[in-house]
Amino acid sequence: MEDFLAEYNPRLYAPVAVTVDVVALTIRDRRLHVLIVERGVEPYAGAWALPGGFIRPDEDLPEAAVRELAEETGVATRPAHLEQLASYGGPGRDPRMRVVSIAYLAFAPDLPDPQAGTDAAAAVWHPVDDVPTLAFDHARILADGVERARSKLEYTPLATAFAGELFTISDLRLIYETVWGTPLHAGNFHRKVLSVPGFVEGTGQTTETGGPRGGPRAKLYRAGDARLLHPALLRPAREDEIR
Amino acid sequence: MEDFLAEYNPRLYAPVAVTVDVVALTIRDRRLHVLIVERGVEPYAGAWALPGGFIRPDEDLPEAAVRELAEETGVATRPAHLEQLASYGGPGRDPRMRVVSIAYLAFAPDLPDPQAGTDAAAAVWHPVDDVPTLAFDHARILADGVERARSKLEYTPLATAFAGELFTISDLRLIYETVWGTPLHAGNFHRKVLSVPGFVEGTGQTTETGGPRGGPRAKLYRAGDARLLHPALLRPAREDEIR
DNA sequence: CAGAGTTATTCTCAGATTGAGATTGACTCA
DNA sequence: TGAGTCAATCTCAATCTGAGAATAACTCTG
Repeated sequence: MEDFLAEYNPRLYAPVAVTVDVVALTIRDRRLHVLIVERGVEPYAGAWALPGGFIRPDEDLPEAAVRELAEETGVATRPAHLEQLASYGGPGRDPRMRVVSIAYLAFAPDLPDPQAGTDAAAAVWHPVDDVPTLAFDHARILADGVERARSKLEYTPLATAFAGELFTISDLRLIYETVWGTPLHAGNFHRKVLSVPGFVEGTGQTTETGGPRGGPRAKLYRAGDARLLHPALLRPAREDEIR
Repeated sequence: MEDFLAEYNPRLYAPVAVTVDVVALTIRDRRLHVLIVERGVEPYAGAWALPGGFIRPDEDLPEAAVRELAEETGVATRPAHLEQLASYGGPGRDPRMRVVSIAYLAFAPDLPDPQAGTDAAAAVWHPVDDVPTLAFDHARILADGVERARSKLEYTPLATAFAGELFTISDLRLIYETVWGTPLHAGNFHRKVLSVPGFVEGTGQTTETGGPRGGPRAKLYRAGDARLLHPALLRPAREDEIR
């Protein structure tokens, strides 16, 4: 509630700044990549960080996320999927003042190399398992984003957001294997994907050629109309994640 | 990122206020209840709302949630479970200024009736399926909280956070049935709960008497050490939630 | 152009999990 | 004392899963 607001004057009260940060993920070269920028201004000038910035007075939160992505990295295409991740607001996470940051998580198909924009000296897709030290608490935010992505693949069809409009079952399997970091049984995966209603939709088309190293042409699918996978496609249990 | 901060002076820039709101859920009388307060101040004075308020300069977000709960409702016991739900920050959600609200979700066992505190004219546990109109966008926040609770019961052992320290399998089943709004097969539920490693832990004790209308004494369990349920305890599929 | 290697797709089969129903026996209340 | 309740366990068929193998359509190399 905003009980105190009637008598609350923000120009006298302790100031709080609100920013939006984006964990944009894609798959390149069989590795999960995150979009990071090199900061051009203090603090942490020269350090790598997630793209993000202040919200504007009249813009909604997801809108701010898309705008920051475009401004700082030149990624102008709306990501295939954008969802709110979490907010980070502990005192002291920014050296100068209280900053509450609302993190968004984006999934995109493999896009062209980004272009550094406002306040960023550089912008690149970088493998998540090898990111340089990130500014602020962005390492934590990235870790939360990756974990969220992993679990989203289990019970939603969002893996398709990493693929182009048309994809093969193997493309999809590669996405799961890359995000989860586990090899999957090709035959069982195939059976499962086709048996979950609304996950993928056949197109009648196939790839033009076989794979680069052989194999038959694969059937092409597009994303289906399901919002949830039922039954879910659970990743192999890892004992240390359960306890 | 906080790129602009070096030159950002919050006393000159568009002011943003940050609040924390809490969706506190419990089970009373076989119905899911949420803790709501009657606002004592403008705006929306006299209307019902979720407990919450401004964050203080030196306090962490979860800390603020616990404090607001205590201040406005007298619920001083730390809820058995507290997690961040989501943030709501669209322009115009508060009539006076830009307010970004970070919502928390709490699960508690059945607690004594709350006591209205600071800025609240009343504080009550109210059935969620029958809440009065709520101030701001709190109806939406509540709906999100209930949905999150439903899905958390599927893959985490958090249903135990609604129970006391010791509980029977039937108590647990009643929690699931209440939160999901679906009757469950008692025998199958029993088998499943005992087969998921780390969900519950036997105590060797039983209830003192049988149920109020008969039946044998039930064995008492306490929460186990699992953080995730594997395999998950999935709720019956609802077609309209999938597509 | 033939043969080796690769891969999409489909089967098989045993083991585990689920859903639905029934049974047993301990307990309550009238 | 008898009827009804309910915890706990079992049965059985249907479904799902994991592992491995078979088939056939392709690629590339020699």
